[in-house]
Amino acid sequence: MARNPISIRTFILGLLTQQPMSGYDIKRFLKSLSWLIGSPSFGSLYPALRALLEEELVTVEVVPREGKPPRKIYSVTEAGKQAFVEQSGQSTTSDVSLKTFVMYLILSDSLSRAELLACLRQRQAQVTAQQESLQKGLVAQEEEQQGGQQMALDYGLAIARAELAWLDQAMERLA
Amino acid sequence: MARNPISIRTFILGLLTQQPMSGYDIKRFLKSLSWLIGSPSFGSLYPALRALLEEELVTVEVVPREGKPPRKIYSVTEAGKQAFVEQSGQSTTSDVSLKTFVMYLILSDSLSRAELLACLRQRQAQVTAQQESLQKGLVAQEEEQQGGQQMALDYGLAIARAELAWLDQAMERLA
DNA sequence: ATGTGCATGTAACTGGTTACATGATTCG
DNA sequence: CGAATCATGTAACCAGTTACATGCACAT
Repeated sequence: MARNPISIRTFILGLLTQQPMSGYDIKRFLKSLSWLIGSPSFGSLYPALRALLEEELVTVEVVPREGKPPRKIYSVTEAGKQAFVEQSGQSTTSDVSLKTFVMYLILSDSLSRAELLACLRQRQAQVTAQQESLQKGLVAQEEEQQGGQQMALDYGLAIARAELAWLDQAMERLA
Repeated sequence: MARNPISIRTFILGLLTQQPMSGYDIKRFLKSLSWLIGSPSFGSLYPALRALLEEELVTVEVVPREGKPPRKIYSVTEAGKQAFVEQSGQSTTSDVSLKTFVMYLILSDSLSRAELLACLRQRQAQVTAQQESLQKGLVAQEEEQQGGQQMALDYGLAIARAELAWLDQAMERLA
């Protein structure tokens, strides 16, 4: 089980577990998902990498390139792998935002199958529950014909439906 | 135009523009959307309300209830309404996360129709663009048969499709 | 020439979280 | 009888943003 807000440190650690990358690589990858979860700034990215390095959870390979600042490719150490398992394995919160959920999905390769499944099931439960209350909210507002937040609720429902459909499929594939 | 990350202060101001509420009310409402955007803590909610009060952008009506701590219902002042328009009207970023987008949707009643439309169009452009790069990403990974982040990309595509469909509909209704 | 992308980093700040404190009421 | 919900608030802390600094390569 594993669904707490993920700190950028743990997130990076997980990403590097999947494949060695430079800070810039990480940024580029995350930017391609920014419309979903936003992407962290260099001001948090680089210091996080440095911290991981100091704790010896990752190593760098400095690839010099004539003139230009050298590329620094980070890889996870054994200790790093362990640390990630520990950090991602401690679950407390049952209420998770879409952003956090997506972050876990991105790290899914570094998660055990059981953990991933638990994560999906939990999300399913949460979205199902709130979909219902959303539906009630919409009906209530129609009666008041006050239109307030109608758009947001409607959007929420559309996304909820899509997510539940995807979850069903994903869990089937996994089983 | 209006799509920057919204601070909790501005967000609350916008919510109160739609209808007077107490701090707890705000929290409850936001909690019902927490699976989408997460909900702020009391530790940020109450101080924000207090700040708005001090700047006279809102007023309180204290409703005492025997014994219990009194309910405090906040309403926006004229100055508050103006301030909200100003703050939500300054656009700089073109790259917005789903969370920010939903926050604008929640405030859609307090936005001008033109602003709302611009917001939807911008989101459409952004999601369309990144959907394409997502598709490329998926194909590329299948070739490598490395499965890395496959889940996240697949999820992203599903959500993107749903969102675009919703956006089409929403814009039609608006026109 | 001017700007955008590549590539790395630091320092100052601040927005928001965590944890605490308080207390009545209702539900199981 | 304990737990959860209602309802408000404060203080300490820190994770992350903003803004800055540097510099080459490539396209318009």
